[in-house]
Amino acid sequence: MSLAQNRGMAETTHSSRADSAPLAGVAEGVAPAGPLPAFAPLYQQIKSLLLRSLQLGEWQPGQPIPSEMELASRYRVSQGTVRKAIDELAAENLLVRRQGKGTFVATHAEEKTQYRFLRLAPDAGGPAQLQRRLLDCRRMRSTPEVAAALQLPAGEPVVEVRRLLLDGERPVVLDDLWLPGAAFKGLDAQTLQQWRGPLYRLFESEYSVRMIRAEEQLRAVAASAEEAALLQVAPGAALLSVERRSFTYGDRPVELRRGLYHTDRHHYRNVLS
Amino acid sequence: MSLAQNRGMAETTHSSRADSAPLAGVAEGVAPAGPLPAFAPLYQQIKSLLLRSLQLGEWQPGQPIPSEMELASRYRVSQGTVRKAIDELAAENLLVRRQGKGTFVATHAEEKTQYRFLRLAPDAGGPAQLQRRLLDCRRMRSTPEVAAALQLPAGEPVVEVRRLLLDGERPVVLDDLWLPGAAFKGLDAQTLQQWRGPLYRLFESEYSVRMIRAEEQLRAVAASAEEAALLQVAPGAALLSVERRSFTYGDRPVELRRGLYHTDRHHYRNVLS
DNA sequence: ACGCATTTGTTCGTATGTATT
DNA sequence: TAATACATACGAACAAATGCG
Repeated sequence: MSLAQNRGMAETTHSSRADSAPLAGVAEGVAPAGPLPAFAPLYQQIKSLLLRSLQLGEWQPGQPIPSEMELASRYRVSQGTVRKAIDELAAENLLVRRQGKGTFVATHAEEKTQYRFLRLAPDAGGPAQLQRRLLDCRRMRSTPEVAAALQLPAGEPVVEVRRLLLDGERPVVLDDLWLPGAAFKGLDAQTLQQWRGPLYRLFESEYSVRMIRAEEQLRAVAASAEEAALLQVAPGAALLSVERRSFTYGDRPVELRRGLYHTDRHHYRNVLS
Repeated sequence: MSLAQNRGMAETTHSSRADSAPLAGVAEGVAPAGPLPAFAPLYQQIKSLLLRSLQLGEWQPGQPIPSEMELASRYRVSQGTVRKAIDELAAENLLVRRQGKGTFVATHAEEKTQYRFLRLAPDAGGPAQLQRRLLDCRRMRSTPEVAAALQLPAGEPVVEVRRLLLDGERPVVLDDLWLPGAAFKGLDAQTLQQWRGPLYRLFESEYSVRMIRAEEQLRAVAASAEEAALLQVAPGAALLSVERRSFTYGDRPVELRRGLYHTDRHHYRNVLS
């Protein structure tokens, strides 16, 4: 990678064309929110800049980002370069392109992307239509396990939530989840009780925490007496345990969730490609 | 989309440039392997042509396809258009780009992509290193369920295989799988016994059946007496059932597999994004 | 060890098509 | 209808990786 492709952009103003006036990594000295990669293709540097604007909340979920042409002139690169950066962010589901309208910050507040992370599907019939029943919501000091998963100091305050998802009368999922207390000030049972819609939409709109990625570990486990009672299965029945860690920008974990799925009439759907 | 962008390519030879000589969907009349989409962006038409060449085995797994420049002149489009078509096929893991070397047909015969479809991971330690133990391999008439899953007429011959995957001494996975008998002529216990390496590599190299995609349904189930004995767990123990349908080009199902995972020291890993 | 040819990767510029407002 | 924004397609040039002589 040549020096000519590593110039300060955005922060520095100069009118040189990309292939005419070499100017070694200026960006490093002026980047306020973490160093930008010093020697990378231009479009990846642009991608990093866009990512930083997203992370800093410069553009809000559901809102349009500046047009490709405007970004191109702002960063003093060609439209095609901006386009390639946006292409990658769109492929990662951080941005959504809409022809004729613009490019928008992805949001959990839309029908199409609403239950993007829920892989549960009924064995027969259409997509899952589940009701929620809140069982518990309390603030507590994190256990070592929860603290480690959320990358918090041990004992740091967390919010613990327990809820059921039901298909009609039938309980299907028992969810336990833990959130960093600091990021979710004011979140309590009443908030959750009144909320209509996906949790991730609540997190996004009320607490400015946007989930963008998650990792799950699946296991088969035997139901404890308590779990069995809540899910209306026999004690010791086989349940699918789904342990999820959700991340926001910069790979910061913002949720630990453990779901117990009753998979007699539903299954967890996955696509390998 | 204008007519000018929908011309016969590959089969028709004419020297017109893309934006100068309109010539409505010629491809339709000469396409031997299914109609090409009549009105689509050029790069998608190119993609369809490449896909057909892959499906017909014109280029073999692991081998390079023609260079971008050569394809561009063959199809009489610009290099950038070929590039975009290849980009999408690479994103779908059908092709692999290697700078300076060329673009290659994806294969299961490489370290990196070898166990791309195996999501099992040990709770502690590095990636899974599993031994295989073949338990059974027989030819039979398909049950209605298997026939339906493989889109075969009921009673059509299939190969049934049962095997164990072990982590050292410990059995971890009990796999049952079914393959269309017609496509896997000559496949028997000895073949499998002697084979070193992933099954999908065997399918690819010996039977010209290349897996490109799979769908899985996961459930928690209780171990039967037989399954428990084979996996060395208590009868009724909770096991993770992974039912997989694998597909080759054109969404044709070519394998049904049902794995039972013992998830006490391993888990099924999934990434949501 | 060096240079050269080939191939993909990056970047620019320009023009036109299509969808939305 | 016109303006705007993304989508497609072209061409050109140079960079980077690879392999060969």
